Amino acid sequence: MTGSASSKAADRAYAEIRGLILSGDASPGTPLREEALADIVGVSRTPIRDALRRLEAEHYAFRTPGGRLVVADWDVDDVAEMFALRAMLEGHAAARAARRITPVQLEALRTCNSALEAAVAQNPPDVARFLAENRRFHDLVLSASASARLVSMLVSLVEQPIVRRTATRYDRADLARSAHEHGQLIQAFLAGDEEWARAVMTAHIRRALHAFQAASPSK
Amino acid sequence: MTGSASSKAADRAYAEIRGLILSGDASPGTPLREEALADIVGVSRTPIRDALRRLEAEHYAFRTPGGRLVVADWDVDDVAEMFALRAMLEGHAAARAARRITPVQLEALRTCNSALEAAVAQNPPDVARFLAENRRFHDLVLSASASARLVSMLVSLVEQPIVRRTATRYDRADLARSAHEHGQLIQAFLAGDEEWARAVMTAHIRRALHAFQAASPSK
DNA sequence: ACCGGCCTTTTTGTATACAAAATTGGCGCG
DNA sequence: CGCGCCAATTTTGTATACAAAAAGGCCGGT
Repeated sequence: MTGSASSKAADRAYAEIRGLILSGDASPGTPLREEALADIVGVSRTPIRDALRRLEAEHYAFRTPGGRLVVADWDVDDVAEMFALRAMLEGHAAARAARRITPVQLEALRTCNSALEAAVAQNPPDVARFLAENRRFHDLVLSASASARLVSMLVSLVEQPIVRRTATRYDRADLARSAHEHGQLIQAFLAGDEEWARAVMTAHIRRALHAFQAASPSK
Repeated sequence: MTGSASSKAADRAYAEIRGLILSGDASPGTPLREEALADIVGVSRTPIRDALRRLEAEHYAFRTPGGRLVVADWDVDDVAEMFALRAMLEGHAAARAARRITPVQLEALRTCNSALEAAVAQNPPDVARFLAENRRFHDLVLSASASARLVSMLVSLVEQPIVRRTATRYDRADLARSAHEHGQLIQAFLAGDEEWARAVMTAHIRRALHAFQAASPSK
């Protein structure tokens, strides 16, 4: 649902390079040289260039004045801005979804959140499962919003290294709160109330921001 | 200020193909074949592919299931969604700018709006000049917001064929209203009032939406 | 020792050749 | 006459070779 898949090699390159960045193997400041990456991925420079352009557009890397690409870094302000944008855009997506969601999509949302609740209920909570279902929940809302522009804008905001790194620190209370908020969103959808849906989603994401900031080693 | 300029040929290709779409020479549904465009622009397929990927990311074109690119069309709902997103994002940009704008940037904004007012005052109003200064004004606000993400998100929203086609229909009253609203925004910046700035910008753009819809041949 | 300019090396940009995939047209069969 | 399938053609994807540009280092001058 994320990338607009063009070809095989370029997609593999994209996924692999993005993985290097998200995992931290390519840390901020690391230059992304085309030939080196071509060797790593096992394809020619052509699909590598494709992948790098996408990553650049999504702000995983930036270009030096001379045209070299380096892995971007994200300071606390960047992360805060990212969350603010996500809150606005996903809030908007939720508002649209409240008017457009189909019974089938609503049911899928329910099923997804049940799975998420199950992951939280385990002892210890299954964080990996939680993250997967959470991601899926948000993707479902996004697709119910039926706006290709929103989807592509949010692609570059949903998964960033710092977020991922701190995701596992959430305690059970945080995870349970998320599940509860998802439930509220489903209620808002059921009522077809755009502004309720927007408010729930905005609050949901802004809470995540502050949970992140609290878990952060400060600035 | 818009594109993150990589090279010469690819940029020319991007500008030229984008021009074809904006001017309507390549109307919605027209397939964008790489070799044909390479002949037109006078470069090889490589920079053409680069340009096409950018245009695809900015939703000027979309990809058929088989991987062919065709010029996108924009129905009234798409345009409304575009304006809604612009209103949100530029509202956010204005809010950020209210906190960050420097005296120098503020002065540039004043100068720009004076030029815009002069264009409106002419008889008949200099619409081309108005559009240029208007664009510059919004770009200045955007750069004062100091958010690379916002800039890149708005690139794909600021200029679309339908908007351009109807832009010249605005009458003097509309143009004067814009100038006035810009003045209000400058006041909000002077006061450093984020929410005032956000509200003015949001209203400014949503008014443009309804001016567009009124001038539109309906659906 | 430091600065500036030049030359070498490295890296990206572009062109072209080739491979894979998809579309189109036609042919045969029901 | 329509439907499905196969092949010919078109179009995109990938690899490689070459050109241009930038970075880094070297040397001489001051």
